[in-house]
Amino acid sequence: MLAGQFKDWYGITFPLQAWTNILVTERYNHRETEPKWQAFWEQNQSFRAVRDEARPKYYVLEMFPYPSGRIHMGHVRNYTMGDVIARFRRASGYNVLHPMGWDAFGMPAENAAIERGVHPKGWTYANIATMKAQLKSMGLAIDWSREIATCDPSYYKHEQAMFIDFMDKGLVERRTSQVNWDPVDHTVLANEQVIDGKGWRSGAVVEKRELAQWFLKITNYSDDLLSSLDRLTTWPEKVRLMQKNWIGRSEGMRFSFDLEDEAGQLLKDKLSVYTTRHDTIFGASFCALSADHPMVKSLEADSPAIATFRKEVAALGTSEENIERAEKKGVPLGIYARHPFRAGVRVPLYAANFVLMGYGEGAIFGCPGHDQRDWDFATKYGLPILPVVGPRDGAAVDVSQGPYLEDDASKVHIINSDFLNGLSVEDAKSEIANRMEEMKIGERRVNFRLRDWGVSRQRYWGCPIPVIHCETCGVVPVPKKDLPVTLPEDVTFDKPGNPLSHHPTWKHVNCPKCGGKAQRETDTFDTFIDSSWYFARFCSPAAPMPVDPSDARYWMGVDQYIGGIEHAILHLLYSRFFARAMRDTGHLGMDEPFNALFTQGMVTHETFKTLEGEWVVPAEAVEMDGKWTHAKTGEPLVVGDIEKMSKSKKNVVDPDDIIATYGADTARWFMLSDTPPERDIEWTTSGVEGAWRFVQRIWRLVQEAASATGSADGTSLRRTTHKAIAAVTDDLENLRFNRAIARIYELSNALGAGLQGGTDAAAVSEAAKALVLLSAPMMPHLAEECWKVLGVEGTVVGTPWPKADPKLVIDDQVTMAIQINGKRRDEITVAKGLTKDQLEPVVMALESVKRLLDGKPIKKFIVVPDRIINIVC
RNA sequence: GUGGGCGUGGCGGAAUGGUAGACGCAACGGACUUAAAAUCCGUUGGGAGAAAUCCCGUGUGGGUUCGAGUCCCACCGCCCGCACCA
Repeated sequence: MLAGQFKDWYGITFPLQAWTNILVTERYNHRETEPKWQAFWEQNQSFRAVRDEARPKYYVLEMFPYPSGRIHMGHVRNYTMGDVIARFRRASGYNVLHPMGWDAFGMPAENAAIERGVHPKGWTYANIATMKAQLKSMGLAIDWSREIATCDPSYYKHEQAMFIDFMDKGLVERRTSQVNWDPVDHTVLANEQVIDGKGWRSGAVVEKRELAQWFLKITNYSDDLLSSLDRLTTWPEKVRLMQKNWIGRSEGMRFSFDLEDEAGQLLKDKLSVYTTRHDTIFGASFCALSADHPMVKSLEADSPAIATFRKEVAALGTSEENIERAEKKGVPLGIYARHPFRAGVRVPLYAANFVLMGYGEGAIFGCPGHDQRDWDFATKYGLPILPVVGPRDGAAVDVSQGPYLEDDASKVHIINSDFLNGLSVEDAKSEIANRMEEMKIGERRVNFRLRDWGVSRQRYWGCPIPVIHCETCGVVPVPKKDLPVTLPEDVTFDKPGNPLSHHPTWKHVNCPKCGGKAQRETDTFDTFIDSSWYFARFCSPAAPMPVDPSDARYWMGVDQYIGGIEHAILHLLYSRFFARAMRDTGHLGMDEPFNALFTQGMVTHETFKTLEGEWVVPAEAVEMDGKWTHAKTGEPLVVGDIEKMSKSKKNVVDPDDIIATYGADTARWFMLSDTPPERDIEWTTSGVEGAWRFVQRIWRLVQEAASATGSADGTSLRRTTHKAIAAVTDDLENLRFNRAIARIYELSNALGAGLQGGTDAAAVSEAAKALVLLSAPMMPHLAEECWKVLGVEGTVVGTPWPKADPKLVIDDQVTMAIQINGKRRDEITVAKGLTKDQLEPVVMALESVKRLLDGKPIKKFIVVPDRIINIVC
């Protein structure tokens, strides 16, 4: 539908028409000009970033793409935004670093190998070549000399070296642990990669398995990662909150119960639990242990009931639906916990399905009076429910229908709790903590939800983990002189599992320590490691060390980072951790890599379906009199919801088609118009055509302006021009692209009117130049071409950002609204800066005011200088 | 459940507590044209009126204020994150 629509008259020169002496100009031909200027910028290395201590730097970075094959509209939006910032900052005098690279390791390459028999490396580099050409056709102001691909040994060599440094620093651990196993991708997933109990990529239900894994000790930095969020004031509040919740700090106590058997005999073992509500200890009516708790496991052999229960819990899995539906269930263990403060009182132990082994101690005490979960459990098993928190006003507490939950701590106090009675929750916690610490049965403890980062993956297309397993020496890091450990290329993908471990020779090596027979680690890194430090590598992409300190000192941190909200936790948290780990191993001199973060919205599109429910691509949907039909088959189509562009719903528009038909400038302009950048944008044909018409309009206006000879007063146009300069500058500084564009439309409207009205040629020329310069960050090719038409020396990329003349930005006259009792009744245009005393006689003399006041006395005369007058009567 | 965000014309959206609807899209009318496209000019929140002008209007109901789309409270609706975290 899109292609071909303009084909017939594309580039046609319209003849001069006899009825007018206005020059009818050629249409702007992006097919000629866009490649021309792209070549010009490349030849002149216009965007090459060179360190220059004398100039202020500005590092703008968009999240680098995965080379999946072709770019999509989400990339176009993301990279357009970054490019506008880069070009704007560059024109404003900053030394700009705007690099691009490829997040090139990952499973799609292996899947392609399995499905189509191509080699992951060949597939990846072919995709990079395609996508690089596509990005270049967008006219991005990128320093391509800094391009990096994470699958290149010259990149991952340094990743391996840093991993060894992390090992030396105690930031790496190898331990057997229960892992999330993706049965489709045959690999381990990090907690962060498990979404609703399913693999984030395969969508398969995740299983639990015990495996020896490499871990990065991100939890060493839990406190710092959390508290430093407060410093990231230019990050979206939402992202900071998500990270805060993810790290999940809670202040509580760990303490242990003495245990006894049915008969009251003291047992050797104790039960350690974690709680944040130790003030409710007198309301405890049971203890619940995770099905995976060591104590439960040890009882399994002797108790069929416990064994069955453990199987049930394992079968339930971790998916959201199951958890929601699952009843609170448990099995008594036949063991009892002695209450630490009530001699002779004991509560039963249960294995329970709602207690997580991975958090706290994997065991809790249940206080059903004040916790929904505990209440459900106690009700099911007939356990006592004793309220121990009640309203301060002494009102009765009814816990027969549900727990008593009051958020407002000032309204409640402790009841039924011996020495705690009457205390506030806070004081009761502190009292219990002191007593338990005295008794040496527990201590105050801060707990985090954040787990260490499991980074082992049983995949081929990733960075090899640089260690060797030796029977005599154990785990031996690969000596740095032997790095990089490169991937073998002769691998096969005909059986499930890791091709590296199937490879006949690769893993067999001699131990670097003892020289004996040893085996390479065949796991590779989680690809999130690759993307956790690339921003630093861009500062010195060819350095012999991971990061050249002097380059990093100059360029880091990233002044503006832009990407999707989907990376709010994983990528951004890992990067923050990596910066800290790199700091502690001497690779980087800072801990927060991204000074400012911006998360852009998605690109959406209408969906189309046939009556049979088959998705149809928008390019094949044709509208006729409000009805949609299939372009080829003619069958009627149903218009569905507006949704994120996705291959599965076929509501995608190919950037190549758009750039070929309308040009990159049009696509860029559309992406920034109308919709605020953080919101989802709907791609529409009419919107693109509107952007395309504006390209043509600028082109025409500039042609006309170039030959303008008018002499009528140009003050008004000059004011509009300088106001536009001031406003667009402010909007671009604050990433309000849609507002900047509205201002540019206003300027073009004023210029059009000025040309019609024969406005002074100098003012017209000034307006036209401003129009070109202000729109240049968004439409760089058109701007260069217009610059030539205006006959100005040099190029737009070589021209500094225009400066607004303050005298022309501020009006000497203002129109003030006149309100009576808060309702707008009239307006008055007066000199700027008049005071209340100067305004009052003038306003009171107005006919409209006299009539509306109708002789009523005035109570107040309010003046907001240069804005509004409100008469209260 | 819990945390957060948002509700403004036919649509996308503007609006430091100070003239609601900038700017764009769409629609309609006109000019130009043999015709169409393109372009240009105009109209476009609702209602009353010939007009001047007036009334109503930012999800609903209250409140603070000289003045509320904006601040506060309650409710309704939509969207997003987290999800048995002790």
